[in-house]
Amino acid sequence: MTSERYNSREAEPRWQKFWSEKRCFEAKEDTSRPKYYVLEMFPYPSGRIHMGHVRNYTMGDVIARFKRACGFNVLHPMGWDAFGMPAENAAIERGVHPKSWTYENIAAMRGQLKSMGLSLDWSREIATCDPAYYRHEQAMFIDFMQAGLVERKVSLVNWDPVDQTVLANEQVIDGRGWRSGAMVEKRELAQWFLKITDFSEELLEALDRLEKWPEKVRLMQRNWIGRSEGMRFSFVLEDEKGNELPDKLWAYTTRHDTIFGASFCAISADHELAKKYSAGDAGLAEFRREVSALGTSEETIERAEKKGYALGIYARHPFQPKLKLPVYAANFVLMGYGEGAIFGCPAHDQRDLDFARKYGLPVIPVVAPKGVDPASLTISTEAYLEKDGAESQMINSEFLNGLSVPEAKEEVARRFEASGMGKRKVNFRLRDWGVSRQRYWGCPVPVIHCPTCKIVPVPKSDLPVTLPEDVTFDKPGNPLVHHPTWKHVKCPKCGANATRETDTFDTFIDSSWYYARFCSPNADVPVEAGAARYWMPVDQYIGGVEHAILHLLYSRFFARAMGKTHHLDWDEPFASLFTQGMVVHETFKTGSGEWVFPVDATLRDGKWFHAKTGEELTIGGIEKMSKSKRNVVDPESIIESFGADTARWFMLSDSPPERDIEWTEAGAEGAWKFTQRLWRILGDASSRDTAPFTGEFGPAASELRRIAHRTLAAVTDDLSSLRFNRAIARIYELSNALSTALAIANPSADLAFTIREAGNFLVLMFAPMMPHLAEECWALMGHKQPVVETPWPTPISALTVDDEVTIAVQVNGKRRDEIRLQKGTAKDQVEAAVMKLDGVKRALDGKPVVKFIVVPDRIVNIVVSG
RNA sequence: GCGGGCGUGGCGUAAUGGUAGCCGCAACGGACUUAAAAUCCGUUGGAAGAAAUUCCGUGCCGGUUCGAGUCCGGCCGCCCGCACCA
Repeated sequence: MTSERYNSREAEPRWQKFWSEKRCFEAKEDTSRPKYYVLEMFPYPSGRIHMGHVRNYTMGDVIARFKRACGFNVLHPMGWDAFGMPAENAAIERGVHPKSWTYENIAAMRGQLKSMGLSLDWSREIATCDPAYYRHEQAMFIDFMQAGLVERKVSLVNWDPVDQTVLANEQVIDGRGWRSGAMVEKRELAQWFLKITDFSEELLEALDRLEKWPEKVRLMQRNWIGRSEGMRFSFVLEDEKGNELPDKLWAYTTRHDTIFGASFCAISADHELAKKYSAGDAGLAEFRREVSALGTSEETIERAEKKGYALGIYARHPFQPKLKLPVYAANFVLMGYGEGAIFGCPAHDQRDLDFARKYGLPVIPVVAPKGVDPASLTISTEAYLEKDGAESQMINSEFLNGLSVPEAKEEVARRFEASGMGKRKVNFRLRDWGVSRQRYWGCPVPVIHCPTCKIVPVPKSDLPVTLPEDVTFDKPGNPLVHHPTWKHVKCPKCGANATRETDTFDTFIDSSWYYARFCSPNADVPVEAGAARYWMPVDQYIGGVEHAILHLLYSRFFARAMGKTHHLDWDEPFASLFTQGMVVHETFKTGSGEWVFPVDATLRDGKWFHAKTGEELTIGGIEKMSKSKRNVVDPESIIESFGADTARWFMLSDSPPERDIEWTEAGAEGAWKFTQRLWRILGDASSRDTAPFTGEFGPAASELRRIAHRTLAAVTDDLSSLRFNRAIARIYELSNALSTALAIANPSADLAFTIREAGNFLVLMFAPMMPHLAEECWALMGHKQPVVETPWPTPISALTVDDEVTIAVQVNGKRRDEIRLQKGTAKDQVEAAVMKLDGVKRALDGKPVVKFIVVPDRIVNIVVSG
């Protein structure tokens, strides 16, 4: 019997030391055992861990510990996504060097992660900013170049004319640079691209085989890749007087069936024709400037009010040569998709309709539901978008009239191809991956620009190209450009004076192959083939849903690119994916609108007050924890006051893992109380007789045994399918049952045995979630071997099934009674038994039975008339 | 704007198309205590009824089905992503 409280502050570090000294979590290849690779998305070393990390890494740790107990050889590594902008911002704002800032953060966060008691193999730790890591990235990039997977082309960036720097989309706020406040301009820059579009079709098709990925992620990726079947065709252009112009206008459409509904053409403001005509048209030049101020983010472009500028040129309708469609430069046409030019069909596209109404262009309906009088179809402010093209027919469309949408598409395609004006084309929304960044804190692009040899890859023997450390951030722009010596080199080919590429890689490259590096973190090749063959793929990958598209798609691409260059023999890196929800918290605000940290808010008589000023606070929404809203709770302080196990338990209980979880004081306290309760219950259980019992179990013991074995079966199932919240509810149930049994005075031998058995199960079941408490309880119960080395128990199947079932009885779909019957009772016997029930008789009230539905061992539904 | 998701008691939630609300929090009542904390036991979706029991109830409207929280269509609200944040 234990009366003291469980002291997490003393016990947790002790067990962490124990695991570490015994090297419990260091993974070694062992072909005699099945492997299991569990990985959580590695963190950016921002300085301190946040609750989102706690949730993510706790889930991964539960899986790792569970699989380990189930006999798998588990790989569970950790590393740092260590390049990126925040380090440079710290350098600019606080004068710290990005490297020292990053490594200090890593040290701090490593300590915090260790205090969580995660079963990580720290011997495999990697940091992407380490030349030992990024040298392989550079080598692979050179191989990618040779394999034709790299391209250099011009693309548009957000340019801050004051800071003389490229801005990320998130640094553009209402069209202005976040630091300078200057109006942002779009600028063309030669950049490096990885040809992910070479794999569009394959990346799309392979999604069907990712059965253990959430359907929503696969759908999002499908839509992102955006395969469409359409036509690329050209318009003949003419001026106002009808003279044919030398240029042709190429357009892409998936709705060539609506060609007779065309009333204008629109080209992107960045289209070659728009550039050409703006030379002689000040209004157009001004319009292009205006559009350029919107920046490069698709969201702002698509949200902006539809605007256009008439170029004063016309496109001849391909089938009605006398019909002239005015050509506009428009802010809603994206240069990156199709040809950067469209024909507008206002009746059947909302954006086109908005545009047509604004500029007084004709709206001609050309598709109508079958059997509807075309004259009755009028378009006012909403375009008609038919749901099923086969159920619609063409109108006002000359030779297409009466055809369905698919038939019309076919006919137009045939005519275009016959005349040579156009061709069917499969198009993808997916664009090539621009990987150039004009920043310091990233992996240098291993390329040299030579005046005569042009682009020359750095010879592999000269790798890594390391970042110079003596850089300053006092000037705007990229420190690599300003560095006095770094970029000046001899051309490796001809020996002439040349310059290094000063761009660094997008940090998404770093995170596109780290999962493979963990297989052999110290190898002198990117990935050691034998190690990868054993460990790959990642069996369970866990991270935030915000990475559903970019990071996961880039990783899938990178694995293929590495395959093509013989670095990896595995196309799909993540066999199973789980996207966890966010951690949210209430927000507090003062009267003057300042956000208040939860630690500074105190509750009195149902109202919240500022702990220091006493001012009453208003409660805002429950939102994602963020520094700006100050609704953050520091995991370190929670671990200090309640212990890591409590924090871990809270993160897993209540909310399903894929959904957002709200951090509340009360919830944390509840989790803490439960750790203490388990400590008491198991202390009590440990004092019971240990003698094995072989006779007949009495009613109390039988009941507890059934619950214990059934809970074990359910928890095993729930943990296997990542339903942590359900597993926890079951564990509560078992602890309640155990607690009830412990209250029985002078228990008989059968009950004493059962209490110990249930207690053992209980400890082993919560061990993946609260590993320190589990070890402590396990030792208390007299076990010599630690929990980490104890296999997962197996329930006795005879105890997990019932031979009787409760069957609900419905009359006309409403529950009227229930009945206990032997499992597998025959249908006619069920019918007979059910008809005798009082509740059924009352509900039937003598009405004739129309139908008798029996779902074996589940439910009965009697359908009566009247 | 486009793409994706979510919506169930006072709250977090549970429910292979089959008895809606397991488990937890909070609240209330009780035990223990000089007292409080802690702990333990009990009650708790709404309405009617003394009770048995009945009716209503899963954001809103409609559909499929013997049967819908679950499937389908339309709306409303909230959240996430949109290619240089990580």
